[in-house]
Amino acid sequence: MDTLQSLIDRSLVYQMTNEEKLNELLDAGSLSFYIGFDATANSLHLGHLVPLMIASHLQKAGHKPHILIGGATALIGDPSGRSTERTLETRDTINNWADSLKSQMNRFLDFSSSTDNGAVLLNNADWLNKLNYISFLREVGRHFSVNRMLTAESVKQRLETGLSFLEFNYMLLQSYDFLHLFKEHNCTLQVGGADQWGNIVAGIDLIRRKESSETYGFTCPLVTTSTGEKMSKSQPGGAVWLDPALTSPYQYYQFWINVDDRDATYFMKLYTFLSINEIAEYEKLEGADIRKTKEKLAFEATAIAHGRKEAEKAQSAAKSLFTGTGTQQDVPSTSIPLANLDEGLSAIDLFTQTGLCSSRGDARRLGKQGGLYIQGERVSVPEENITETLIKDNSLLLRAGKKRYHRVNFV
RNA sequence: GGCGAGGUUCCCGAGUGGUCAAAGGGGGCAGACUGUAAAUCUGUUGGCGGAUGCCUUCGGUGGUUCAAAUCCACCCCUCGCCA
Repeated sequence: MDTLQSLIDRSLVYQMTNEEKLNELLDAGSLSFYIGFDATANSLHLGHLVPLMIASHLQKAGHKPHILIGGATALIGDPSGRSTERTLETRDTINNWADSLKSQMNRFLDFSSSTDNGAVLLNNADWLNKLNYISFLREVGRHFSVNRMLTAESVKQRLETGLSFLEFNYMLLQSYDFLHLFKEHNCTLQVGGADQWGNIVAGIDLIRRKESSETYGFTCPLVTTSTGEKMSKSQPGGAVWLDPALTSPYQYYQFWINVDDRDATYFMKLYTFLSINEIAEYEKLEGADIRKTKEKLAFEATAIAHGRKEAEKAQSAAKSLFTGTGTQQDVPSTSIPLANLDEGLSAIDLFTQTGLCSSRGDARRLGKQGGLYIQGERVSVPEENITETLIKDNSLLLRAGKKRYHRVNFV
């Protein structure tokens, strides 16, 4: 067993309360735990992955996940780990977002109600929106010491740049969430990112005071790449989302295969379900062989987020482009009527229409720098119209820069 | 409420009437080198156009001027000190 140790082995644990007791509880039987996600966009992204993986691991160990979408707290904005106040969104927007997030989590968690530990999705708007200010202050507010709140790391940082009362309240609301989930769903464990530590501990305190019960918490590390970058949605090449409409499975696969050598096995632990023993084998690889690690990492991570079939397609596309084996069938493509060719279609047109370049100026610039390729040949005059003789099997393979490919199918 | 400082292109940050699409750094992108890696060097980094050119941008709205990121008025926001 040793559920907790296996999480620690995967570098998924940063801080925890009462390690001994927690360890015991996690091996003792099914417990209910919760993880909160603030709805701040209509898709999850890279930064949400670690908490989701933890939830998944815990569910596999028999525990019952309660996924809390912060429909109400998103209206406030958590000051932890950010330097500026969050923009306020309307309730409708946030409700829509919450729906989208739910569908994406299906890949990571089993939400079926047929099993005892099926995941449950909750929206804190359901109880927070009903709160009455005066009674909230009397019941919850009195248990919080401002003096103590001021010493919380997350608050201290914001004291430098400014913190509105709106945001300062966040800790109370999150604590109240925990209390609510403890009472209504018997949640005794809260998991969150390292920046949530203060909020988690505050919730534990509140439950101790109001319910005289012991609850637990642990945080996962804030993942950074070996170059010190945060694993957030913004990454080289653009934001990495879980929504296939925003980041295609192919792009998602490419993201993982392009990670730094030094991060490959580390990410395997965090973002795949491969066993520690298997990962240990990959850790032995050196030099160019590390590509094998990344290939496995990319495949597994894509399979988790988008399903095995999509992962296979992404892998096959990548192989055809970068190793010349297999077919190019699964390379991302766009269809363009053959008739458009007669009207004149330049490389600039093609690269902008396929989205490889963001604007005509961008395409022109890339062309000047020698970064435009059609059918493997560098385009020397980007403004020149494409001739039909270049087309093979009704398609053209475009490449922007070193590794961004797109196929054009003429129909 | 009073006083002071400030809001600049993805980020930080210079710019205080034309030479400003706006220094410098970071980041991004591209080229060379490689292993779809790292490091390094070089170039590039608002939109449209083949181009002299045109359009949009310096918190917001008006105004002064041949000409404004730069001057004036009012407003909004942030920070600091005081109350």
